[in-house]
Amino acid sequence: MQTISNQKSDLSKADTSAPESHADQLLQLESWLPYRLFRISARVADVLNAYYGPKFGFSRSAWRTMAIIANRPGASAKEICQAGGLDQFSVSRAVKQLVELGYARRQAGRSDRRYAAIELSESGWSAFTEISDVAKRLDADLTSAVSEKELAALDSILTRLDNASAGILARGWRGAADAPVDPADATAKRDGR
Amino acid sequence: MQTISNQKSDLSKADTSAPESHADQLLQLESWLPYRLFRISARVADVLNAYYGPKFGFSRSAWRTMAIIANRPGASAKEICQAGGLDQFSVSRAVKQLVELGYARRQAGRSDRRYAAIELSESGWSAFTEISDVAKRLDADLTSAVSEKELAALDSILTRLDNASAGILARGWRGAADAPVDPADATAKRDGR
DNA sequence: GCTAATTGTTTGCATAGTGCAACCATATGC
DNA sequence: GCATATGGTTGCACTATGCAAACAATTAGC
Repeated sequence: MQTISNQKSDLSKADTSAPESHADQLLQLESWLPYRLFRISARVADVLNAYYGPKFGFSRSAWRTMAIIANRPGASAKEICQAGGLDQFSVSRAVKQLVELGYARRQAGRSDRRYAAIELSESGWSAFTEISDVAKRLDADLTSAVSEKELAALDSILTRLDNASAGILARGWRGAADAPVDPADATAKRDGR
Repeated sequence: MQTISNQKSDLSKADTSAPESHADQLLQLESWLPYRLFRISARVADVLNAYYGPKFGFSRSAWRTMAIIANRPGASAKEICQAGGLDQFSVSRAVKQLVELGYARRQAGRSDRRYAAIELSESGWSAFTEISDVAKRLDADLTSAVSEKELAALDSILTRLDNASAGILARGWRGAADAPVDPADATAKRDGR
């Protein structure tokens, strides 16, 4: 392929070669777990999006929203937010899109009319069924090279990773910058050189 | 939490209840493997982004690009594209951003001056080192509830999933809409066996 | 009842990211 | 030289996102 002979032959300035500071080893994106997970999911999501996008005319957020209300008919926007990890605005816009396209209906809640109960229309259900059918096939395709037993193990691991990631998100980067891995560098972050 | 069994409690309109068409069971977003992977990676990526974004002033694409050229000093834009699954435009803009911020340098290749060999500057290395340090801690944090042995299994599984996802991407949704899952699909999904 | 605070949701706007066509620059083949 | 291919960039339209502010319905205080 690309024979790119551009090694750093002519651009070796002797100091652009390595961090040197305190790296045991360079972080490699390709082997960084979150990135690996990202790649797999992004590819599949792209493919699924290429299916429902042109065919039904809605966005990723709308699809996520649709999938959520399919499992929780009559959910309010707020519930959708929490269930799908989406923010209020995305959900509001996604619902708007779905309603405009005729895939969903909004009904003011009976007891509290601030809540909008959202549900799929018939064409919404039919779209959802179609899309989720493709989604299932993609899933089957994805996992075809993995045994049942491994899938069970994966399930268990992912559950824990999911929990851990929730914790990470809650703590923010400070949570990771302080505590683990290396206790030695609280204040003296001044790697002045 | 309610186990959503598609009970359309009080807003029943009698026909908004279920797809019925050919669903063995509703697709549940939360248990759909790609979505589970997405959630974990998105959370971690968000946290990391919240670190480097404000602190160094560059975008996600720029971080990805930086991580790639850190491991491939002097790579051309094209190589970065392939290595990072980014498109030409993102990379071009990301490099521009990194160069403008002083984290990277561009040098025309000597044999073929169409190629731009990209490398990190000293401040680029220092930024990268800092960020990857946080990334590593996030990773450690993420996997803290998973044993070494399980991690090895995960690694193996993810490798296969990654390959499968590449195949899925290459084939597109048509590849999934036709073939797999169940030879006796759609119309007659035999319940017994 | 009337007003103020609260909660759920929407909208306008500014900004950031993405996709695409057209473009510039360099290299190669005739 | 001229045509063509390749690497890379840029302008532009479009989409997505974040945030303030608005709106609407409800509840609390008086």
